[in-house]
Amino acid sequence: MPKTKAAKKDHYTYSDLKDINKESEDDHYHFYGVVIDASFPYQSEKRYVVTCKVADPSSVTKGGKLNVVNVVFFSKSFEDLPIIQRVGDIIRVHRAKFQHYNDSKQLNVNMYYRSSWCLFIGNDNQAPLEPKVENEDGTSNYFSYTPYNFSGKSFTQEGHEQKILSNLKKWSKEYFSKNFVVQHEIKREELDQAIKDQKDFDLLTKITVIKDHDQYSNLVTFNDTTGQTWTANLFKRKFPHLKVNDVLRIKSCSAKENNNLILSAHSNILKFFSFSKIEKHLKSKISSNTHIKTVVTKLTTPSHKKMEVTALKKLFFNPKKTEKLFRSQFCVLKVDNKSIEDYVGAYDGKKWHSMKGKKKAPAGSELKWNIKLIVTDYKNQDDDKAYIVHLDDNSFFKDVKPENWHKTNEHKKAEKVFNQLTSHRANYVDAVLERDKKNYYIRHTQFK
DNA sequence: TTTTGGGG
Repeated sequence: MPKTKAAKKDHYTYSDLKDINKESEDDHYHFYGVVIDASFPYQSEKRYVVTCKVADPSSVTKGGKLNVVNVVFFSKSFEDLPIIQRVGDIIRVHRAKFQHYNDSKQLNVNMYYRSSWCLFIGNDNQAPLEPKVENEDGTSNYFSYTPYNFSGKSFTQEGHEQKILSNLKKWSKEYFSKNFVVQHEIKREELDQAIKDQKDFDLLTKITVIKDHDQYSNLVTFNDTTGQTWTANLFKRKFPHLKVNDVLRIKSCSAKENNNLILSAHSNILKFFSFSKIEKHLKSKISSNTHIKTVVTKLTTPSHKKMEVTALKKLFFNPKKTEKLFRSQFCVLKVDNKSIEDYVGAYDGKKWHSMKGKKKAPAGSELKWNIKLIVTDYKNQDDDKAYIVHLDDNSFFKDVKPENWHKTNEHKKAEKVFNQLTSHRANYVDAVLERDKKNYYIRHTQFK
């Protein structure tokens, strides 16, 4: 039997979330809730904090909308806070304090005062993620009514709670199987904007690769619902439950330009139960392929198609000195030229002349692309360095020509192809590069 | 025994 302590003094009456609505001095609300979302415990200036969202049957409005309730745990130590990494698990809280915050309901759980919490699995017979206690009698239903984690040294439990738990599990199983529950529409443009603004965002992902990075971390590759691939270096101790083909919610991350995810202390990775609509949706919607980007170029000479692809790192730091041509695959982060006016220059064999405001090249010179591409390696995503690759080959683009550069409609056409070329989250370039001193120039390659 | 910090 679990080490339960009979509650002699306190008798707990658990409130429906809907009925928790009085602000008072006392921390007097007790409740059970299904976890909809949760942060990882993180440290703020004076406290350790966990934010999470919960719901119960009373959270469903007549119109069918789910009014989730925000729960915020405060404590003086990390250990007093719940680590929640599965949507659909169940949390019980004693002595929460109600207040309004930004027009929404908030329940504060002050661990350094009198509050306490217990975590239960949200689906019977499924293993808890990080149980604090052993399954002492080895029975398959051990964790059905025994919390797998709880604050403090012990927990109290009364007979009537079994019914609350089984009712809540029954409801959530049904609700999660019919509704997405978590935000399931993630817009690509919003992600791009968030990255530009260096703001946090959430992802819905599938793991395609887990590579052991070092003693402490894994390098994990994800595909997401917007058709992009991401990588992240994740601490093994913080995220011990990741497996290839898992579908997950990544809560609150940021990213570098090469789709390398940066997770903060509060960031979390959450699993779902297999009965959830969202789990089934993500399993089928997200590709399991390790490379899902589209190639936007082709090599024009058959022999080059047989060349092996060289990593950019090797090209720039340790190239084969005996060779001049290399095949490379990279994503274009951006064009380094200041403005579209600078894309074309006049080359007289020695020097470049600016074509700004001019129509004709000076005598003895030739109009050529004079473009610097900032690129990252396509295949070797753990190389997050950016490199410069030169584009001066006039045959690279089929439809855009340097000799028409003074025409405005040519700029419009160019904007279109450069948009594709620099869509590094979805597209990549397969090219032959020619080394000239320390620079690399695109050759024998055409934009599709 | 507390007034934090909350999408951080």
